Amino acid sequence: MTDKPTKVARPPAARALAKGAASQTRDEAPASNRATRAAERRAAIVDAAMEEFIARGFAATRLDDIAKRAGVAKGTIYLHFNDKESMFEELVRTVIVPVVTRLTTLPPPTGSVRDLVEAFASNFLKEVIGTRRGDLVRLIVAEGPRFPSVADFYYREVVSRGMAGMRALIELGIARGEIREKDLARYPQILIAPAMIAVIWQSLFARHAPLDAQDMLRVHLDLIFGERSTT
Amino acid sequence: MTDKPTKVARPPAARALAKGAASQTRDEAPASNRATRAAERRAAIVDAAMEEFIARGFAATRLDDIAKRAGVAKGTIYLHFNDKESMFEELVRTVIVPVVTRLTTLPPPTGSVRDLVEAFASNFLKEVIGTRRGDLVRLIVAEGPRFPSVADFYYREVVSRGMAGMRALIELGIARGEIREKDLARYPQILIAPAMIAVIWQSLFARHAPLDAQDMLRVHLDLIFGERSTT
DNA sequence: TGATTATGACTGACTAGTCAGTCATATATT
DNA sequence: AATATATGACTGACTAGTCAGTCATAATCA
Repeated sequence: MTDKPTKVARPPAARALAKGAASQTRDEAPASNRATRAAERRAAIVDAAMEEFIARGFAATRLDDIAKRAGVAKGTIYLHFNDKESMFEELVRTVIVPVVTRLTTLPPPTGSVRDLVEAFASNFLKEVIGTRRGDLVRLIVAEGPRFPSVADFYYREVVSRGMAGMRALIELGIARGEIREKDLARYPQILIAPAMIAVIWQSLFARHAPLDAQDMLRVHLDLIFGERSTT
Repeated sequence: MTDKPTKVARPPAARALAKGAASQTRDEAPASNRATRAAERRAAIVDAAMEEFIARGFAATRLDDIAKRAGVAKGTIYLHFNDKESMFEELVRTVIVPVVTRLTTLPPPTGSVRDLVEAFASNFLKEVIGTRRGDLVRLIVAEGPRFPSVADFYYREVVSRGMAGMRALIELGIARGEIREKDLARYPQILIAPAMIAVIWQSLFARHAPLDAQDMLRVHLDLIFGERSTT
């Protein structure tokens, strides 16, 4: 009755293609062809999963859809991840870490504190606000309570570091007389709040009322540092 | 085989209680006992649904759980709501509207603008931050993209109103010389941002680092209005 | 070098379970 | 009794996770 062993007719198209295209990229690793392709697939799965999770949230995302988007069979996902939950968790780590690294690398120890903060804001604007990464932040806010491990990770790797960095900058600004409000060092959140609001705004309300995040952040800095110091 | 018609032993406790307590509130309606009880049930369902949605998000929430928590059979839910989605949407409306009404009713047209804003902040602190209502805000942020109608409603009823109110206050503050930063009127978001951050913080990071929201808001107001005006 | 065997990445049909929504039946109200 | 409400067992659609089998590639052999 259930004799439908439809094993036949496997389309070997992708296979053949890959073989031809990706043989022996000996640029960076002794990586056998296999390992390379496996890494590529993992990356494809991570990308696809991020899109789907951002669009639908954790619970409503179907692994079938992730697989389809990644151009992979569902079973393949389970070669890289234990289950849906750990996939989500690893995904967040995978995507967040490089961003943090890039943002916390403050390159110019030159100029005024305001310039430093402005450079950071500009970076944040470009790297996060209005990008897929911004959506990821919203996703963490959304799913955090149901994924304590994700919230923990995010607090440890992003929030606490960002807060420490901001606090240091604020204290420097106070020491140099650029910032008047001494208590600000106790609440670096205030410095970051408008940037976070901008992230959320772009996800939720951009349709209703576009927000010029750059200009808003400038006004906010004026508030903290006093009116423009004319470079 | 499936003869477990366990119709027996229905616990009529809640039933009896409600019947006894709320009979004939002819204050507002020709409400028969029935209408009253129906309203109570609806309210119970809304409460239960809010708890569940906040705890699990829309997709992961089971109607069976809502029914159980509300002390009602699943079918009863469908006497009040068309389906899960419209229940969620109506729920948000039902819960949000009274809060907005309460918050936008600025009672004291006396004193300085700072006093006005402070009164508002204090209200917000008590009514929203760290409460179930705050969680609801986080839920809207979380589910908004998947429920455009909810996001629209929230923008129309809460965000745009709040922004307009804040803008008016800011302009008044500028006119009276209490606020220096003129451009602030273009971005009332800046005024509200720390309060929103506090809401999210309490949901996500309170465990890691408790936040004294009240004090933070005070510092923020100092930033905008200048140091304390000593009442 | 060319042939043979071993490996393990990959597949997708399948299982077991879940849950939104329905409706025949039971209960309460008038 | 007739009507309005409420119930919860049931159904069918849907999906996370599994696993026996396939096949390109790698390793070994002749």
